[in-house]
Amino acid sequence: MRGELTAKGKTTRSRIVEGAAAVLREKGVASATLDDIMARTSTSKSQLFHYFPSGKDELLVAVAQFEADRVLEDQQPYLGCLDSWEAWEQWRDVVIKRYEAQGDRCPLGSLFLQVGRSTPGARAIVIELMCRWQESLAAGIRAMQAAGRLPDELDVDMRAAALLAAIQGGVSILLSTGQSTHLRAALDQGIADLRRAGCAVV
Amino acid sequence: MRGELTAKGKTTRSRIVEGAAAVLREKGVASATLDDIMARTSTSKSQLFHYFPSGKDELLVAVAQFEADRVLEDQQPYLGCLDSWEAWEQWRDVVIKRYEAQGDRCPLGSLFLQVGRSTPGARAIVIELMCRWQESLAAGIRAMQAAGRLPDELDVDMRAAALLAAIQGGVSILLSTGQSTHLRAALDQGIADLRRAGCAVV
DNA sequence: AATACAATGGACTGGACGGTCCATTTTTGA
DNA sequence: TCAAAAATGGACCGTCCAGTCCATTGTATT
Repeated sequence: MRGELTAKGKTTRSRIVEGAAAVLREKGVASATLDDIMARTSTSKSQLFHYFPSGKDELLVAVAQFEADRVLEDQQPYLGCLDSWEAWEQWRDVVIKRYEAQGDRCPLGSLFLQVGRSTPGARAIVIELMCRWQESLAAGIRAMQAAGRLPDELDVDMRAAALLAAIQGGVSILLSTGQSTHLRAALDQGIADLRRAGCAVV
Repeated sequence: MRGELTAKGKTTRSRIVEGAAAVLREKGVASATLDDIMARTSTSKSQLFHYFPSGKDELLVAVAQFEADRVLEDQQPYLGCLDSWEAWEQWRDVVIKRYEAQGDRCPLGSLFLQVGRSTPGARAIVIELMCRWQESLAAGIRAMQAAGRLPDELDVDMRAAALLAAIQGGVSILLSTGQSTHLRAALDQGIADLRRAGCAVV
């Protein structure tokens, strides 16, 4: 199956994944049906099962991977060069903008509650996303250390982990309440605490 | 309907809610059926619709309220008396313990992705929970101010919001990856930053 | 005791939806 | 050019499951 995809086949497959992602964002995972996806992507049911032989769950996992890849891409190029406090602020703005635009739709979150424990590979997608995200933040902190703006004895990984958690929490509160105040607080306070760690004598 | 519940009726109703909560925790919202709940609570389908006339969603909302009430209860009495750094540490331990025990089951999170936007009252439950939680944290910070352990010029609400976001994020990462390291980092770093805010000259 | 109403039991239904199957068309590669 | 394999179309099926309906049992109140 996997190596034998024609060029035409590949485009159809990705059309399905992208269309499915759109449908899931609009209708939510729970209420999106294969028929919705067929309608959106102009495909037939046999095509769906041709490209995703083990059915809906396999398609959902593919969509999850697709969405996961977008999360970090959307934060570039800012996330990739956190080497000055101005860069950190710009990145902050992009994150807030992205998630405020997304509103109360969480493609990844809902996907994993649906597919989550049933499909083994699903969790791996989230774990990899979190690792890459945290590593980017850690790289930013190290860049600030290298620039002499942060002390070397900082526990970089722990700070990155805490910051990532704060962002995730801000997003999840945004998802469930519709308000971005917590995301803003998390980012502003997180960056402020990071800066403060530079001068504190503790 | 609502005032006309016999004593017997009330006990049956709460038996349904509690049993349904247990079923949802075990099987997940997506795959839990009314038949599962009937089996667990030794009730018939007519009883379910007798006590929750508008059907499954109404029952799910009731379960959500039930679970939401438990969230803060489980953190007591520690959350209620954050008046020393030792108290903060004890509260930290309880939160970690609770969520590590809960593992990757999130009764509330999944409930809202299921019922969320369809039911109007659902979101209100989460919002109220978040408000009460944040207010408890804010009260703790103010208590520390009153005790002279934190400066008065602290932005209490923002700190409480950021801390709440960090916790939520730690929990949601725990849910999706199965690891509690981020929750621990969020709490430890959050409390440490709070303490540091006491001596920083910024 | 009688009546009214709440509580319970359980059969039945209607539709939604994932998945299967086979026929047909298109592309590939020798 | 011509088979072999991939891509597509779409009818069909089986099951699951929320919700309905009516009959029966229990329980207050007068």
